[in-house]
Parts: sequence; structure tokens; C-alpha cells
Amino acid sequence: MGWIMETYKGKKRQNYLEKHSISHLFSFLIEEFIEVREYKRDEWIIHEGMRPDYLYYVIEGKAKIYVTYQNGKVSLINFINAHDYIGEMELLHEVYYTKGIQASAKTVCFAIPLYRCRDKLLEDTTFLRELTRFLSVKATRMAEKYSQGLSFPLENRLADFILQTADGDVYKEKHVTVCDFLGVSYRHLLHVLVQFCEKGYLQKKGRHYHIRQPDDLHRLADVLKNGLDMGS
Amino acid sequence: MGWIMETYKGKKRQNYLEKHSISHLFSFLIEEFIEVREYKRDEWIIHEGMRPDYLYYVIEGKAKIYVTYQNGKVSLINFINAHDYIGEMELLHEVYYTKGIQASAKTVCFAIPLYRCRDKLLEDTTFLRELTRFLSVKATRMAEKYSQGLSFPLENRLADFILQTADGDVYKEKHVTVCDFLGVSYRHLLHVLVQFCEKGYLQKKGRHYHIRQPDDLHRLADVLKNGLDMGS
DNA sequence: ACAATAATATGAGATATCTCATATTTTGGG
DNA sequence: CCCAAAATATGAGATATCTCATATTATTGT
Repeated sequence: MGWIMETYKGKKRQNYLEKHSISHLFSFLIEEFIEVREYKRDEWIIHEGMRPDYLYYVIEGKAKIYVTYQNGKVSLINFINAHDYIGEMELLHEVYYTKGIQASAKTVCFAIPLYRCRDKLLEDTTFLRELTRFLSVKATRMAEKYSQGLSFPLENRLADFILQTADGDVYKEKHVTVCDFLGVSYRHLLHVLVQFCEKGYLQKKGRHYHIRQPDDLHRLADVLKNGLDMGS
Repeated sequence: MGWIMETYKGKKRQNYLEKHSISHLFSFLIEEFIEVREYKRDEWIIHEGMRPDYLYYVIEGKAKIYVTYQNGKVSLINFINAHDYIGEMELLHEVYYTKGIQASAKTVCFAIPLYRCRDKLLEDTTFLRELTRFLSVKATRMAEKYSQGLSFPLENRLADFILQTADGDVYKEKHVTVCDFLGVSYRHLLHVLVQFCEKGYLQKKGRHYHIRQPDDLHRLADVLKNGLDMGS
């Protein structure tokens, strides 16, 4: 299936480089090395287990990180959005088991060839500082999610997820994605959603859910927050 | 309780700086800035919610990262060992909710004052590259633990934990610590341990457990591993 | 437009895990 | 050496969550 990633050339490439310049993230001239690539929905940006030759910086779109376990179970580890890096592990480590990354919408990224830029990147203070910040946030988020996932029932985590992903007061994530992400069975996710509806927190409208009582959801979600909190 | 952290001076300090030199991790002369500190068992290296003024590098000992939730629930997020950094989040971010870090054995670390070194550190390629590696490993480990925690029952995670923390063929972690770390109730942890004994995987010897059938434990633990794996 | 596939839905029984109650043993501080 | 607190233990009932079975409804490729 779809492995027809498109590389923008000429004017289109130039346009992206200008409108979404990332030159301030580097202290050397990065532009000439960048390939501007577009991945279609469901296309794999990185195949699980295959070492990528590029460092990616996401310009627009979104993607998901997956890992497959030996028993065949597939787990959605995280979402990737604009301004995230992909493939930084391969830049930093000789040996690394690469996770799978799949675009969940049309996704445009800047691809920086490691074989030409690795040394430059690893000598670049501006870039390293930027990457360090990115990784520290990533590590913190993961740590939070980890302890939350273990410490609280789905009720709380789902309330948080709904509030975070709602479009206005409409929640419309796909159930299959959500139960992967929250690590629960489809059956149980539906069960809790029905409860939310019965309690009047949500109201089902066809395929979507309307948020009726955001305060109640906030009350459930706030339990996950630690002490003072900084938003993010 | 115990907040009498001791700072080594003179010869003792000099000794540590020489025997555990970290000058290769920096491209400027760091030695003169370093304070060598010793924290006693159960002493808090960083208090939750209080912004530390130092970046720490652990030389010997071990510690635990805790976070307290609004409902009073306390969660053990991770262990810290020799060669780990503490307080790097505060170096990188203006605003950050600091987690609590408690020594679980006598712990010696190098404390680098941020008010004197922040700018130097953030300009230092060698250090940034090092820190980036550290953070990338941390982020990956957390991501793995997260998805594992959600995806597998205690049986599998405990088998893994036992094998990882066993001293030879003797497992002797404190139950209270373990159930914090694995995010399960004390009752349930005991329940699964009893099962392991009944199945002959472990044998209880007073306060410790003797590993009888490591292969069976490995079989359970291996389920957590993804595809190829790289150890770490 | 049709067939195949993915996503949504719902029920029922099985497990994993939690909570609470209570008892015994170990440990650290005075 | 003694006490209070922490850690260990065990039972019983309540919940959260999973698995499997089975229908119905989108979506997608051709």
C-alpha cells in the first residue's frame, strides 16, 4: 500500500522553505540540504524496525507512533504534530529499535539527510539546545502519562483526553484510535462513553459527541494533574 | 526529618572530583564550580514543587522520583542511578513543576550552580550533546514503560521487574516500593507473588524470594519486548 | 455500484485489580 | 529496651477491564 511519498521541487519547495523557515533553529545554512516531503494519510513515514536516513521536522499535518509487540499487539504510543521532530533517536544513537510512524492526515515535513548533516548537527549549539528542549518536554510528558495511566481508571484519563482533543464542544475522535492510545479495550471505552452520556456529561449526536457538562469532565480530568501544574 | 545534606570540602571533595571526573562531559572548566554533596537515605534531594538552583549529576547511590496528585495519591515515577542527571528540566525551562526526588541510599552527587553556569552550559556543545543523549534515552524508556504499563497485566511487568532488579537469583525489593512503581495495589502485588510461588517460579525464603525457574519468568517478561530490541 | 474491510455497537461471562478490614512482624528513634 | 510507625500478610467483596461472540453501519478500492 501507499508508499508514494512525494518530494516537492522547485517553486513549491521554495515556497515551503520560506513560509515555514526553520533557519533560526540552526546556526549553519540548513536550507540547501532540506528535502520537502509530503506523506499521504495512512502512509508510513518510518517503518517499524527500519533505520531512517533522515531527520524530520514536521511542518503540517499529524502522525502516530506505533510499536508492535511480540504477541502481535500493536500499541499507539503518541501523537506527532507540527513542530515535532521525527528520527532524532537515530541521529543520536548508533543502535536503536525504530518505532513505526504513520501519517494520520496529509503531512508535510522537512527531511534532513543524516549522511550529509549528522556531524554538522551534532556540533551545532543552537540546534542541540532546541533538540534538548524538545526531548525534555517529550520525556516529561511521557513520564506524566505513564504514571497517570497506571494510577487512574479510564474514566479520568478519558475525560482528560476528550477535553484535550475536542473541537470546540464536539468530541469526534475515532474509537479505535482512542482505545489504542489509552490502552483499553474497545468494549470498555464504549462502556465508559455510555456512562458519560447517561450522566449527562456528553450527548451523542450521530457519530460525534457533544460536550454537555464540561465542568464535570474537568473535575474528572483534574484528578490527573499534579500539585501546581504548568499547563505544558 | 533529615535535611542535613553534607557538602564535601577540601581533600574529600578533591578526591571525588578526581576519581569520578566528569570534565570530559564539558568543554569548559567545570571542576571549580562543582559542589560535592552527600544525601542520606530517605533525604530529599529535590522537594516537590520547589525549583532547584543546581543541576545534579549522580556519582553514586540511587534515588526515586515521586509525584503527588491532587487526591493525595503518590506515584513513584522512576529510579535514578549513578550517571543520571537531576534538575535538567529546570535548566532548560523557565517554568516547570518540579517533581520530588528522594535518595533511597546514601547518594553522592556533583551539584552545578545554575546561577553561575547556566549560560556556559547552554553554549557548550559537548555538554548539550551529552544531555541530549541522556534525555533521548529517558524519553524512550518512559515511552516503553508507558505502553507496557497499559498493555500488559501485572504478571508480565512483575516478571520483568524481578529479573531486572534481582541480585543474582535473589529478589528482595520492598513490596511497598514495587507497588508504587508498577502502579498496582499492595494486595494485588502479593497476590501475584503468591501465584509465582505456587507455580514454582519463585520460592519464598524469609523476607526474600529465590528465583527457581528464570526461564518461565523470562517467557512472561519477553512479552513486553518489541520486535528486535536493543537491550538499551 | 459492489464487495471487502474497517469501524461502530451491544451482550454476557471471565479476570485483573482495588478497597477495606484486620493481624503480625520488622524497624527506627528516643 | 520500648514504642510508634512502617512493612508484611491474608481474607472477602466490589469494580474496572478484558475476551469473545455477533450485528449493524461506514469506508474504500475497483
